[in-house]
Amino acid sequence: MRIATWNVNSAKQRVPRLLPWLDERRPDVVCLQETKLADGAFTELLGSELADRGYEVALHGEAAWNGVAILSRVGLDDVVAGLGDGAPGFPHPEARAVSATCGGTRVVSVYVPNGRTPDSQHYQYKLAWLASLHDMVAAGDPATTVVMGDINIAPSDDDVFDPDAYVGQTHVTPPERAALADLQAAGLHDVVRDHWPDERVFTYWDYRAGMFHQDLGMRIDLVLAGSAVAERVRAAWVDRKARKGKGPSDHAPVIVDLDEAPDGDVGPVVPPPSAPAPRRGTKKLPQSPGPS
DNA sequence: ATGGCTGAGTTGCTCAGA
Repeated sequence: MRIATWNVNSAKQRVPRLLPWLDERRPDVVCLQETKLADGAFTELLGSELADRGYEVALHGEAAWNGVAILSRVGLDDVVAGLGDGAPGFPHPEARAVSATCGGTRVVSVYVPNGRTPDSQHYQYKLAWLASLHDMVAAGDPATTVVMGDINIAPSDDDVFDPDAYVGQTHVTPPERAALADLQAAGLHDVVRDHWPDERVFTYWDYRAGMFHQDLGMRIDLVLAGSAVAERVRAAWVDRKARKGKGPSDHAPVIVDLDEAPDGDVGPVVPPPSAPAPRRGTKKLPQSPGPS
């Protein structure tokens, strides 16, 4: 089973990239973030195209901002929008999480609040939202859960192109990293880092100033898998090709391939993917000062 | 050099993203 997550930065703008990507990578489960569409508008835009490809769809969207989705062709049951009772909102509840059971795995698609600046109320909201996510995961069965999405936290200094460039900014502060550690302590594993412990791996590059071309990015889109899922991981990689070319999102997809579950409950067998092997030969580079 | 780009709604501007 192939699972993936992608912050598309507007489903409407990304249609010409999203549909060919689905056809090339053929993921069984896809978590999307920043769809920026109300549910009716999403269905009108993509419903038939996704149904033609065999996907059921779980949506939790709103106009203009945020918006998450799960696409699945291995079943889509027990859909829950949001984080449950008592979930924080600022200034009002936002469409940032949706959950569903797909092929025996509890899948959670998340778009963690940005936080803006560490001294802002948006930052406090980010921490409260992460605590609420932890509580929802812990109340379920973490071992068979996978939380995927735009976490908006770089887990360590190895996950940003230059730690000095982020001093005093969100995404790298100790409280954010502690909140992520709490979530992992519930039993979730950062499977991309576990597979590539010493590699330079980013998932986001600013649109400006040739940041992608220079590989000056951050790793903030994560696949956090419970132990029963993590032990099935056979490949875990960032699809940088989707960040290239005309009209990309500023985030690249993260793709994870899982062996069959022990009980065989994985849905239909799919043909071997056309995807290349995970990138090799991308030795960690010396920290670059960036453009002069 | 705190912007350089992109997207959306309140459009010819503002806010937000990370």
